[in-house]
Amino acid sequence: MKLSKTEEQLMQHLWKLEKAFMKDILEQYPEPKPATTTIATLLKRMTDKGYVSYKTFGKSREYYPLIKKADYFSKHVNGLIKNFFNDSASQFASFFTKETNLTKEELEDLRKLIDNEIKKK
Amino acid sequence: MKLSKTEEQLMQHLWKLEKAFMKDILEQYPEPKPATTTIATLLKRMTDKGYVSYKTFGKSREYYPLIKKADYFSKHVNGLIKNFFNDSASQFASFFTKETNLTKEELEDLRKLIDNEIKKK
DNA sequence: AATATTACTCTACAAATGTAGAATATAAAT
DNA sequence: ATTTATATTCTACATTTGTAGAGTAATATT
Repeated sequence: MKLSKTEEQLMQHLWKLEKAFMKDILEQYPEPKPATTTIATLLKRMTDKGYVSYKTFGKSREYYPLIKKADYFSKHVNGLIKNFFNDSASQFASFFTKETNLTKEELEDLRKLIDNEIKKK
Repeated sequence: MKLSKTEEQLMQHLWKLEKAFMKDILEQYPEPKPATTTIATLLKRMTDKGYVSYKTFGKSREYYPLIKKADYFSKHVNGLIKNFFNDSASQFASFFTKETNLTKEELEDLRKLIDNEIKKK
């Protein structure tokens, strides 16, 4: 089962922190911070969904993500690609290059990167 | 307000058809087709959200999208980028290039494309 | 004209989501 | 030991989503 938007946001924090207690997580949120119980609910749901686990340390828990950001993201984009571009990554790439406002520098970096990838093949 | 997953799917059909009557839309769905009323509900919601409009033709309506696929998609990806890559499109691009399995040919096409974009700047 | 078909609206309802209070447990501070 | 702060669970509730039946209107078919 997929994560909801809010849960995804929480995941971002977990990915960033790698592991975190409730208080660490709360710290990540800007004002107005959500209620502790809100986060707790989310964490519970995410745990149920199998995305998060934790180690119990005395009274409280140290939460950590069970899925790597890259993996999660990968699935995500692939869904996007499937949905919008008949499953063609290259079609997506082309679209992406045209439609996002990359600066000249960024485009050049990207080209270098692609060159490298090509060499690897 | 954003479209839900199912609504997005319906949008895909509308984008493809450009304009369509209920029956045309239903045709697009594979078996088991959803109930007509289901589609009708979705269309209504999408109309309320401002994504779809229609011309009345006697008894029924010819629906059409109010937003271009490219525009919708663009926002979509930008959200993704914002969420996962601290708003850095280039970071996203790099990730994307590495993580999706583009063939050598596709990569080369992509590079050409990027070259073109660079020239435009 | 009578009947069958189709489109649309209204209503409904279960599941998922966003949000958080109340109650409880536990640890930390005094 | 008593008070205080914090974490967790339970419960709750409004909103959104997925799905569709019942009812109604209009059109096409016989």
